[in-house]
Amino acid sequence: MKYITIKDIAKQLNTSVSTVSRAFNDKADINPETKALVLKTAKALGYRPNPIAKKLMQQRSFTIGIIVPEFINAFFPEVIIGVQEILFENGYQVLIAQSSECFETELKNIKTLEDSMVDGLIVSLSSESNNTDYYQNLIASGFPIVLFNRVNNQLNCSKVVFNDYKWAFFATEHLINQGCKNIVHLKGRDGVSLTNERLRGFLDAHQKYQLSYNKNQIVATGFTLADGQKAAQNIIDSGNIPDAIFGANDPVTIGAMQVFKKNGFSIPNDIAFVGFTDSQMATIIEPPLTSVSQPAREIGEEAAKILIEQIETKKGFQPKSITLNGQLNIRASSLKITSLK
Amino acid sequence: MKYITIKDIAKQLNTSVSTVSRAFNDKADINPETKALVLKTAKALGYRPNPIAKKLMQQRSFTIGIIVPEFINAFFPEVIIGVQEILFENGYQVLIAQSSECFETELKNIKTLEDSMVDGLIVSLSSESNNTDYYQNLIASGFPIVLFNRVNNQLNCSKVVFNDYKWAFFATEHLINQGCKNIVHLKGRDGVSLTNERLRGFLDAHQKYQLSYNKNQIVATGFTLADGQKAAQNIIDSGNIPDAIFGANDPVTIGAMQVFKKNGFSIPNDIAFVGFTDSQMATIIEPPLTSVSQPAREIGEEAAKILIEQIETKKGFQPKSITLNGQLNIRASSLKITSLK
DNA sequence: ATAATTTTCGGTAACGTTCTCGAAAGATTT
DNA sequence: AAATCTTTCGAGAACGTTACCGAAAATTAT
Repeated sequence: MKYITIKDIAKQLNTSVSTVSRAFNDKADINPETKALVLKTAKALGYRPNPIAKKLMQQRSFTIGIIVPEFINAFFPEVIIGVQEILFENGYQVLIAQSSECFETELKNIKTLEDSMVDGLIVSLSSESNNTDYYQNLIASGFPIVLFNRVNNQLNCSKVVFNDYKWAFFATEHLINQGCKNIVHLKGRDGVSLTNERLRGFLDAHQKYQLSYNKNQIVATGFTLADGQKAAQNIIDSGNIPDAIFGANDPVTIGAMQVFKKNGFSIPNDIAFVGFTDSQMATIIEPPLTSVSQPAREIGEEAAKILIEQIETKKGFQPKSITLNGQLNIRASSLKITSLK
Repeated sequence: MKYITIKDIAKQLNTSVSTVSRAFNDKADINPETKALVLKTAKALGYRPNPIAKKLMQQRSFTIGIIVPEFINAFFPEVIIGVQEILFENGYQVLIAQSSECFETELKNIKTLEDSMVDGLIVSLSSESNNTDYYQNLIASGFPIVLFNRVNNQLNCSKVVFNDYKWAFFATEHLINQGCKNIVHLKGRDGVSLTNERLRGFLDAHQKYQLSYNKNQIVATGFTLADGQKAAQNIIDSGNIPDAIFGANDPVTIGAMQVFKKNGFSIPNDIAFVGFTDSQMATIIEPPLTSVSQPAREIGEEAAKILIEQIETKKGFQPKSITLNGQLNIRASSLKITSLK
């Protein structure tokens, strides 16, 4: 399988490779007529530019890497779709790696992607990423990085995040408005900023309504169904049953719901539930789960746009931070007030 | 940011680039001592081979493309994980594209991937892929392609599929054993082989138990929750209520379940359900859905292995077909017999 | 000791682009 | 008419690697 090269086109037209190259790259110093001629015969010959040669010459891979903790739940795949959409349009390729919530794997992924000479990275930190040294060095060296969703505020790079504080506040406020007075927050792992932000929203909502709370209402868990189940069992065993649970994400919340249901609690009457990062599962569980939905695709798009901007800005790029908003999808799991009918 | 090249190493050691290159490529014609020396100083200098130059020289991109219909549901992401695992180990990169069940997008993806000079493709056909001309040409030209999951048997290339026939048979048999006599099959779109295979299993199970059936028991749908909901509504409207439903996949089956539940039917007593391609959703819906689980990761791994083999076999590669098996996860949605307790 | 082989290596040409430089031709100014 | 500027183009280097060929050195065979 022999490929057509610009050399072949040049030979065919009795011109030089320089001219042919110029025709494809919108250079000013070429006669419009010759340019048209070149493009025409290139098409006739079935020419396809060799991206690898271009990459070698321009010392850029036109490839970026994206690292996510997992992509089994729908959120990260949707972000990736957003990222790819923007980057494809701009002639970039995307390499996807998953850290499986493991910091070592994350680091290995970064090195692999560096070996592939990616022009930049889009990363959502694993829940274990406490050591930021490697990132610090990368960023200090000017390497383009955009963090999203799970960021670390000590890192001086661009960030695209969801307004976790605000929507955790709204979610909690919603439960308070339903008459809940003893709400437990199943918070995610420490070390990622969203955990703190959502907790802060949860606490501030209490403050606003002058609702007291104690430390038993804040339970550290992980991000999986099993984590939620375990946490719920602990709560039930403790005998101190809350009237609502606000989970760090949907899997955790749904896991908790399952355990409470199995133990004979009625939802939402005995105990109400609100999740985070709306999912298809939320609409399927019985009763359907109230949850904060995030604009996953948009998060990906914004991250991609910023990354391209940084890559294509030679010097003096200033990190940008974008905060996006979502909505609270209220469903039966949190609706105690059925008066309006 | 200046990269170290083999030239720098050669200069440092007063040797030639050829020798340095030999050291990295396990060539026979190099003295083990000089090889060790080269590797040592390379490490000391922080040398990283430039993969792009290698690609240009070897006229191979060490990149493969994978095209999936979607990756919101967990199945395809898991396949992709399997694919990546094998390919990374072997020094390949993976570009991921999704067709969104649209044939035109699929074709566009292929062309984009061809422009990226991928060394091969792993594809699960979109449900609209009826025209196989483009694939025929690619395969005829010797381009390495492995189809999986949704294949087309007219194409003479390697295939990795699930034993849809066998497990559809088992799933149906399970329902028959539960005493169901009027089972409706919500089949997927025509044109992809798995639809025919699953239907065949469904029918043969009837045959084995000499259970008659009519054409109303075979309902054409799509692969989404909404498709299942619509199909269920149609069935209810028709007034002819079956005692079981066997769906083409979990979303369709769950969609149907929701509608039947809403209309007051008791599951599994009034009507039993069995899905396909086990999902997290299946364990969350009430009652939990019996479903056939597929070894998604293994499917990806096998597809990747075959693709590498084809890429690295110069001539005379013969297409391979692999059929994998799974298991029937029996849950409450299909358990009418509660005698054993 | 000479010839034949093996081992080890250096020089250089590729791979397909883009980039830099300078030159020829044409157009414009003085 | 000479001088200057603009437009257009070609030659060749460069990007970093591997492939190929031949030569020197070391080893073995005659």
